[in-house]
Formats: sequence, C-alpha cells, structure tokens
Amino acid sequence: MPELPEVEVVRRGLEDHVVGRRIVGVDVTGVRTARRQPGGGAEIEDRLTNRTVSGARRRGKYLWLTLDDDDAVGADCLLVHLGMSGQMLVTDEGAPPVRHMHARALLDDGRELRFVDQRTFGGWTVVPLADALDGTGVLLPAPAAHIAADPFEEGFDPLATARLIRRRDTEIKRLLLDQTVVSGIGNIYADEALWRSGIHGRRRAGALTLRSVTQTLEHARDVMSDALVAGGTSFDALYVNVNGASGYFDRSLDAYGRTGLPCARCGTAVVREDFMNRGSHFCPVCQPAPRRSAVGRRSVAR
DNA sequence: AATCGACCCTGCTCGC
DNA sequence: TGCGAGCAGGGTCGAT
Repeated sequence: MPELPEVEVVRRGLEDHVVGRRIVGVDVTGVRTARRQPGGGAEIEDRLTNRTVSGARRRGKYLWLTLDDDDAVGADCLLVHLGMSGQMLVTDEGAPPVRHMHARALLDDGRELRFVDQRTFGGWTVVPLADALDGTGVLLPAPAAHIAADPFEEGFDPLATARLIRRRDTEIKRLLLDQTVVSGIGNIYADEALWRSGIHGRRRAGALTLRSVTQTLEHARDVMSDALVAGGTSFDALYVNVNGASGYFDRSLDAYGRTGLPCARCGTAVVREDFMNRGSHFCPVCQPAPRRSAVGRRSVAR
C-alpha cells in the first residue's frame, strides 16, 4: 500500500511518538516479518531490547529507526519496509491484540509499537548503517544502500536522473518504479506522473526527450508532495496508521484506479492495462501508446 | 551487465 | 448463497 508520501506520514508519526523512547521488550512472532534477519525473530528481539530510539529516517519507501544516538557507519538500526500492507501502529498499554500483528516493541512509556501486515511482504531487520552507494554522503541501512535518492531529497537531481533514464533501454514506467534509479515512486504515483506528463508508460525511455523525462520526474515529486499535504491532515495524534492513505488522496487521483471514468483533461475514458503483474491506468488520447505495442489486455470496466 | 517475467502472501470484491 | 477469478499501493530472484 504505501509509497513515499504514506511512508513519510508514518515516519513523522514515529518521530513524534517513538523517538526518545527506550525499548524495554520485543516480541517478533512473524516468521516472514523476520525473514531477512539471519537469526530470525530472536535476533531482532535480542538486538532491539534495551536500545533507545534516537531517530526516524526515510529514503524512498525504506524507513528506519536509529538506535542509541549511534548515527554512524556500522551502528545498528531497525530497518522497516512496509511492503504492500504493512502498518506501524503505536497503541496504548493494554490495547487488544489485532489480526496480522507480527511484531511489537514495548516502550518505556508503557505504549507499544506494533507491526501489522496482512500480506506479509513487509519486514523488520536490525542491520548496520552504511554509506549510500550513490555518493550523496547519506547514511542508509546496509541492505538499502543501493537505493537512489528520492524526489524529496536535497540531493535529488531531476536532470541527472533523466539523463540516466534516457540511457536505459526499457519502458519509462519500469524505470520510474526502479528504486535504484529514483526511489519512492510506486504504481500509483508512476501512473499519476505519467498522466500529468502525457506520456504512455510503455514508451521506451530512450525515445523520450530529456525535457519530458525531467518534467515527468518533477511531476512525480509534485504529485507525491500534494499527497503528503493531504495525508498530513488526516494524521491522528496517537495512531500511526498507514490505512489513511486510501481515504484522503483518492479524490485527487487523475489516472490510478479510474478505469472507465473520464479523463480530467479530455473526457476520454481512462484505460487499464496489464503491466508488470499489476495495472497501468492512462488516458489513451492524452497518453498515446507507442506503436507496435498491442501487448497486454485492456479493460474498460473495472 | 541489463532486462524481464515469475514469484512471494492474504483477503476482498465482483460476476456467474 | 457459494465459488472461482481477478485484483491489491511492495521487492527479490533466477533465467536469458
């Protein structure tokens, strides 16, 4: 479920409610949640217990908590990826257990940080911090060191990223979703950025102008920024809830999920097409398909 | 080396 | 009402 704006909402919630707290107990029950940890859930429990959360950081869709003021290369952090359905919830002491809860950390103020994840694509790992491979000088959890800067970062350069994209030999949408090219963009905001740009996601990157690719990246940044503004308003003081994402920004979407509905620019029905085991939503008039591209099923009704 | 499809999960909605 | 098909905002991995 979460793309960059949703993850940022979660990060802010953690910053407000978890940073500064000491972890007094940890219980990791989800095997899949801990699948990236060589020692499994037990290792996560060991390495988190009695640590103090010193910061809540994010790059793209990757989220991590720094521990014990050790914000340096080699220091442990708790890397969290929400996957498709992960939630980081902060509950009061004694809150009832919920379905799909796979991990929780008891905090020294009596509250509980919970990881709830229906589809179990998300996970927790305790890993060392490392230098980002892109040379930005940013510290990242080692397994995420290969991730590119996201469009909200100071060091993000739309023009340089566009140049990189144009050198690649594949479809533009694939590259927008490639976290090593630009991070944070998922299926929704890729579709939205392409709609704003008037570009079909299956156009080959090399066939696009530098200007149009640069603008697409700027559109991606803008649409995620709009979503973040909307998401901030629905943020509850106590609960760090990713689910809010579906409720607030839906109304502002121009392409994603609008199969069969009129394009806001020209009125043509938005089309959904299979793409990378998912769906792409686009206006067939504003975003003309590349030639020889009759691959993939189309549907007008949802 | 780069590209691309298959795969990993659970649950909900929709049409028959 | 029951049931299967289709769909869901993530990343990783192996084959080519």
